[in-house]
Amino acid sequence: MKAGNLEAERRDSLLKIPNMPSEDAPVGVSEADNVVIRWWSPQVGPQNGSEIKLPEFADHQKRPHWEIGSELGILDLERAAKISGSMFPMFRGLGATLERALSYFALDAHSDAFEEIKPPTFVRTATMISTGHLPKFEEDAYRLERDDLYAIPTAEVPLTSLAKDEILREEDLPVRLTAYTSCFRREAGSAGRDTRGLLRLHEFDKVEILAYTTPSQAAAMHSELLSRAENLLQGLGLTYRVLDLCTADLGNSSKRTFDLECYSPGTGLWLEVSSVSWFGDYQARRANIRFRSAETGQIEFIHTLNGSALAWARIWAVLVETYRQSDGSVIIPEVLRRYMRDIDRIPSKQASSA
RNA sequence: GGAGAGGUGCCAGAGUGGUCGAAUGGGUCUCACUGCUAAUGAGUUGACCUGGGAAACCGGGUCCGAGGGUUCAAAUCCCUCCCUCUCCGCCA
Repeated sequence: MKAGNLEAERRDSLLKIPNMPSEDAPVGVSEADNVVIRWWSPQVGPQNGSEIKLPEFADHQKRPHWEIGSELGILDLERAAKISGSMFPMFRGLGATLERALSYFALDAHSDAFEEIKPPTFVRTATMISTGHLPKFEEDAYRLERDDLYAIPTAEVPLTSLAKDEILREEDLPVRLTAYTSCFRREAGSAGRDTRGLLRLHEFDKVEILAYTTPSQAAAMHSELLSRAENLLQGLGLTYRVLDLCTADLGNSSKRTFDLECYSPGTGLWLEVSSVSWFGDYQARRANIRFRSAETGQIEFIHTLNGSALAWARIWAVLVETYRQSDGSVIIPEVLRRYMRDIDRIPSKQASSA
């Protein structure tokens, strides 16, 4: 074997080594060992601990979103499948407006401290490597072979590489970035399991919040990102819980991750709608992002953190179930109405045609 | 990605080579009956293309997920693809 091949192989192997979990992350052997650290519902507000008392949901809320969607003409999965295949969604009418409103709502909510970015959707191999999405998860990414570009699985990918190979000034940290993008995931091997409706998709929209920090700023930033995501859920009035991911369930690149899961009354499932992670310097090393210490003049790697705030397809699903009325119409949460021409509800078919 | 089950009219659901554009039930519409509603009884009811007709209507063709094939003959058999459902695995 040639030395060059060996070198490439060695590099490939090294790139596949995952990050070291934080000492604070709970130790576990499967996702069952994730720890519910708190939860929230509009009825009782914030609650610590893992003993969740679900709110009472009425029968008219216990209808799965895919049925509500076709009933109201706001979700057309059948035609989406015709156009692009299964697991690609298509929103219509007020359903599309609602989906858009969610992004506007989130971007505005973060505009106090985050720079809004509209990054490219297709990225180079090196960009995918920086965040840890390659080489290990090659199978899960959509790739344009002819141009050697990948469709981004999350805005984390372009946003992390925004400062690739740069040396930042400590006084400019933390840097806060937010972006609204479509996300593309092949979901290789996921056919047939929990894939109904909008539960798992090849394409969905998401607003991401991301930060570059010094190592000492990281912990506070992790809390900030988490509480921003939580604030959105509270504003939308959705019941959710916060999971501290155990070492077995932690992503490849992450040192510590909190997942936010919304309760879907129509399916009885908790749906992951946000993942807020601290990567330490794992991604910064791969992307070569450093900062010069103001005090010592030393150059160090930054830390990266990010979180979804939030992933819309699943939020959309939980919203239409949660806010469905007995007459079949769906109330629009107060905070979204200004982004929806002040429309306060999606009318039931009977009402609109009467 | 693996294994299995399916895709038939507005809906549900039979049909596994000719008698099937297609049983049956529900719904629809019409009529009858009935203070109203409901219930009941009788009847009615697929889509698209096309010829004739002012129209009511009368005729021809195509369509049982899509596309090919076998056959004198296909909803029924074979092949490819798509979609749906269940279970397992996967989920950065």
